Amino acid sequence: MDLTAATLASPTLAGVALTLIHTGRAPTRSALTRQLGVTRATVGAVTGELRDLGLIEVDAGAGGGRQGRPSHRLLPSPAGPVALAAQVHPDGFAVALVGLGGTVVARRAVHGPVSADPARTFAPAAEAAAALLRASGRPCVGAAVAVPAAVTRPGGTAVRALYTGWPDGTPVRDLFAAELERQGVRGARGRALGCEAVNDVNALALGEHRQGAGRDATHLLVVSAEHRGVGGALVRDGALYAGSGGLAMEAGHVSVDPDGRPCRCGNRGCLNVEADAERLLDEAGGPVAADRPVLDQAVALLRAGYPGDSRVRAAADGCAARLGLALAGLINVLNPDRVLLGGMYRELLALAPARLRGAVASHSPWGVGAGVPVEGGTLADGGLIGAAELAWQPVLDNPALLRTA
Amino acid sequence: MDLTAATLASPTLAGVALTLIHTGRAPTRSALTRQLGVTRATVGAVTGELRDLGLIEVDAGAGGGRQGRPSHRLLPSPAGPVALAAQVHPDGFAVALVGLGGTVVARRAVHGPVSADPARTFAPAAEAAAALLRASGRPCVGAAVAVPAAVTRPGGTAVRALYTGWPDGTPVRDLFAAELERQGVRGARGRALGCEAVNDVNALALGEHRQGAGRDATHLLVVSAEHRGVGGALVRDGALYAGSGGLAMEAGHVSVDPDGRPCRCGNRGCLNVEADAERLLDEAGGPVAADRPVLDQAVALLRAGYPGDSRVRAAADGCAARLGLALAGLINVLNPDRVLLGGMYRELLALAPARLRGAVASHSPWGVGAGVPVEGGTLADGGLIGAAELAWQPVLDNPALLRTA
DNA sequence: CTTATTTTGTGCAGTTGCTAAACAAACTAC
DNA sequence: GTAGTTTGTTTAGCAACTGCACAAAATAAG
Repeated sequence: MDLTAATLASPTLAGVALTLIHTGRAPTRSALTRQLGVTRATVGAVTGELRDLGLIEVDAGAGGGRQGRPSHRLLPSPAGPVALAAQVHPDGFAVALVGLGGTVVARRAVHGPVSADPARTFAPAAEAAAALLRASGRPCVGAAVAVPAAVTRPGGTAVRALYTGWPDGTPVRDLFAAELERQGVRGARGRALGCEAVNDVNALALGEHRQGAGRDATHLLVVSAEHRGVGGALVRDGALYAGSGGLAMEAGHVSVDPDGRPCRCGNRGCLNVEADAERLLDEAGGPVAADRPVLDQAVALLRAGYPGDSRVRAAADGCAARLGLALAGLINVLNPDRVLLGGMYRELLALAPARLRGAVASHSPWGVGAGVPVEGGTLADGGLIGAAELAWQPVLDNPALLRTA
Repeated sequence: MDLTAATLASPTLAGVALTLIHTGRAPTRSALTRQLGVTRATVGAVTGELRDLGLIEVDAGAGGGRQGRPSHRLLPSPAGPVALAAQVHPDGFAVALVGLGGTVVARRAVHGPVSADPARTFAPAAEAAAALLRASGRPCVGAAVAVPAAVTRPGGTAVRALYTGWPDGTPVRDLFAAELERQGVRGARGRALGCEAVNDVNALALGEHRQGAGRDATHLLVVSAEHRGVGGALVRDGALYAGSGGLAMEAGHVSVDPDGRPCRCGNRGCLNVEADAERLLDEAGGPVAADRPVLDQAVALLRAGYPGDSRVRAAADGCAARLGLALAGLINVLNPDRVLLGGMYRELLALAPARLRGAVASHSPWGVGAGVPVEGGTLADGGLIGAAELAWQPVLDNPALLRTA
């Protein structure tokens, strides 16, 4: 008796198949057969089930092989279910519906300050999301909200939310779920809707890994300077590295200067204060407008003044040097095979690639950092798509959840 | 059709059961039933198979429940197979046979310098191991060698072997396997023997996680000052975190001082040069004997002079402060739920616990480091036991490998 | 155009890894 | 001694595959 651990919480075969289709790695049935290592008969059963669940369409017409009978194409169903994704940041929020394959079906962004009262923060986002969902007429597999704070796992509470002012322990997941419930949003077949909360850079990393520039990476490191503050994330073997309590990868508090500026975390020289958008604006002497997002102003300043304006150049180069030091340390500890930068750092890399990559290499032991590709993220809505990935996850693990059961 | 991913390379149920028995988490059949979440009938089949494979004995006599029929005890078979573990370091080597449950069946340590010629390095260790195995008369599930170098995965080659002088790319796994082959060591039922190579601190971490003080941790961080140099490791969900190429967790090259001493890696202020045994001896002014392991001398100096001798105290306190800074950074990035220290650091923690823990807390963002237990390892032969865990791993994943097949 | 060759999809029998339920066994509590 | 509790085992049955045979749909060769 050679028992397998089917009873343990491992993804079903249908789930693995759906994930391959979802991430574009199995466009046809024959590709799926090769990737899964099962027989064609089994793949036939699996794809049939996924079709019956309304997730995919099996297009018997077109194929693409060189010889032999062409294989059926596997396409996301145009009327199939969507995930509900939201991203809240200090300067507004965005919501989107994301279908299988990471396609953004509908999207809405709203600018304006977010209520510091946690109870009111998520009401507008949930309202907008519910409106999109009603308009689309498609079923919903789940919801997730990305927030600019560390999010505990399990629990889904926000801690260290410096930029939104939420007190530690704010149950962001439950608050968002409650607002969706109030809006009457239900899951497929009228069931209760699963809901997740996630740190915004973690969401971005998951999105880039599944649908963006991190596809081929087994260990993807992402560091991003978001609206305010800096975050990091690691995707390993297709899933987020969360640490024991969900509080891992606080790249914003990697220290790059023991005698540096004080950070609100109690430390000195954190990346958050040494290489964020505010610091760049401060050093470059750019005018800080109160009514425009700090991130947008920093990006605009870089684009306009680099490398022509000497103050901008000095500020950006210093920023790149400090970011490179932090990246070198993270690469040494985590040994990723790809590094993606987001937010302001993506801009910094685009403008001064040699300087940033040089800083990584020069601060790496044995220069190992030079061997790791450092690139910019490619998704326009990485945070939303990543949040959607999290919402899709239960179905990607076990598509049979969508059955009547 | 609700397909499971049985064909994918996941541990079999028998493997999960064996691992639970092996790590002492399932001493009886009823405990196994609860932990696995399967029926008693299935557990009966599984334990029967493991007994037939000669791995365990099912003791129907004794039990321990409060009420009802007592459950059968599950014990490692006294004549069951063993793993062959070896550890090579700059001052000698050690070999051991380790049975199920992490019991060291036989052990031999030899002091004396290791040959710098990779081709000759492993011959004495393989010879000693083969002798132990012949004397025991037990079958062998596999072999593993722990080395003081980073080990690539896959490939099993050593890189950055500063302390043994092996050139980068030395195929330590294949060299050790070849020496074992030359000694006529075979696997169970005369099959070829599986062989692994692993970094010494990684081995220590795996050992402490499975059989030592890291049992209850989901995310175990280990940092150790070994014979020379400093290493780190992370065990997550029961397996080593290796990074994309096996080169992760180089804790020895975490920088604790951008303007510190130069390290041979090309960086400055690495833990390797700022808080290793040599640095401690140097600062404390202890006499350095050429014929005694540096690690032993440092430990002896600490035990004799702390806190009485002011030079020793100053050196140790400085070392603790720098180690604390490095640990705080690692804790921030990795969010472990337990930290274990090995080698000289274990001694440092035993002598100055408050100082070291205080340094961790004070350098942690929001003082999160204070919430993570920092303790010393408890295994006498952690590296050997951890290497043995790696050698056991294929059988722990799928015990049916031991069948005739 | 016909005929091989290659590749793919499907139906069916068979194997395997479980579960569920019924029963027997071995202990404690009263 | 009897009742209650927990455990091991037997049996039937189902679900998730595999392996094989055969048909279908394309390209390549004659």
